[in-house]
Amino acid sequence: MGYTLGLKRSCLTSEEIERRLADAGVHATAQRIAIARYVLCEADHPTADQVKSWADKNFPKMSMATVYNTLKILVAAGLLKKIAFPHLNEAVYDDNITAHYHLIDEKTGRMSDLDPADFKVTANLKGVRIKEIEIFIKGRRELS
Amino acid sequence: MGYTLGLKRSCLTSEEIERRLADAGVHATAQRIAIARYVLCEADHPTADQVKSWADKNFPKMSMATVYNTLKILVAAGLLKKIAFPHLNEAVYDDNITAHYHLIDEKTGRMSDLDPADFKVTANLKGVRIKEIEIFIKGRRELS
DNA sequence: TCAATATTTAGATTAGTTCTAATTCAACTC
DNA sequence: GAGTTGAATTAGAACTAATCTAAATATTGA
Ligand SMILES: [Mn+2]
Ligand SMILES: [Mn+2]
Ligand SMILES: [Zn+2]
Ligand SMILES: [Zn+2]
Repeated sequence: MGYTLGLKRSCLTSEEIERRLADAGVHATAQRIAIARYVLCEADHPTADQVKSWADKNFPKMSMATVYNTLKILVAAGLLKKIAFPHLNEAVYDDNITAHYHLIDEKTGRMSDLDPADFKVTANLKGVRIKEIEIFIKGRRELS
Repeated sequence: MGYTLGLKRSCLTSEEIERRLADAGVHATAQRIAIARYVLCEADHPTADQVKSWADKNFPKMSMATVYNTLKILVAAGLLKKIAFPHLNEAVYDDNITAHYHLIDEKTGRMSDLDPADFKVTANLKGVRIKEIEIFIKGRRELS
């Protein structure tokens, strides 16, 4: 320990992160606090690779296994959602755990959130028990 | 040549497949005709693996490279769509090239088509140029 | 303190896919 | 029909994302 995390903006302190982990029944280790803080506060739909790159700069000697293990634990704990989207070949992790949709920028491949309040979706499906609806929009965000 | 393809049902003859390939500007080889016939007529959202398995039973000595090459060619020619849906770890190939949505069976992981006529989707997105809307429903098909 | 348990780690492994370079095949030319 | 040329096919290597393994390390708590 004794290192400092170079967060660009802060939404939660390490203590708050610790509490959220504890509330979710996850033992808060230094690695988990660091990753949780990055994915919950700083990052936007990061890949495991991006989490690892961040860790390489901001945390001493964290292994890829720990990155994957921790992301899996955070997903299982309900603090994070794993999104595997077509046309992207790696999964991304989403701190927005409320129901929402996604825009994939055709140029950059980057994913951003779409507010479900901006959608009206009705499905008339007999014989199908719906558990979840995922909507991915491919397109571009227009520069305003 | 001289082998016979063991198709379970037939929607197109080899000659018709040949014509469709030619119309799409794709040189019709024996391998391509066989694969095209399988994915366009017999299969339902098959993976590359499933195409290969079918070929192993019905075509002499076809390589995995040819399976992938041919699927890519068919996709580029607009005869087939590649769907790389996360939560599944292999891409599937879809002969239904019209706009439609998909149901992923939670138990089996199998993908099936949903008729867009059964949906009403309106999106009120300012600053977003929509190119394509993909909808994936996770759930189950109820046994009727 | 010391054992028991949990976590992290490096590296191996797996699975899907793509790439490479050699061989085979098919289509023209002569 | 041979011979040439370019395209298609092939086996196997390479690549990438993700998971697994087993050893090392850290933490807990008796
Ligand atoms: Mn990456
Ligand atoms: Mn498979
Ligand atoms: Zn999101
Ligand atoms: Zn389909």
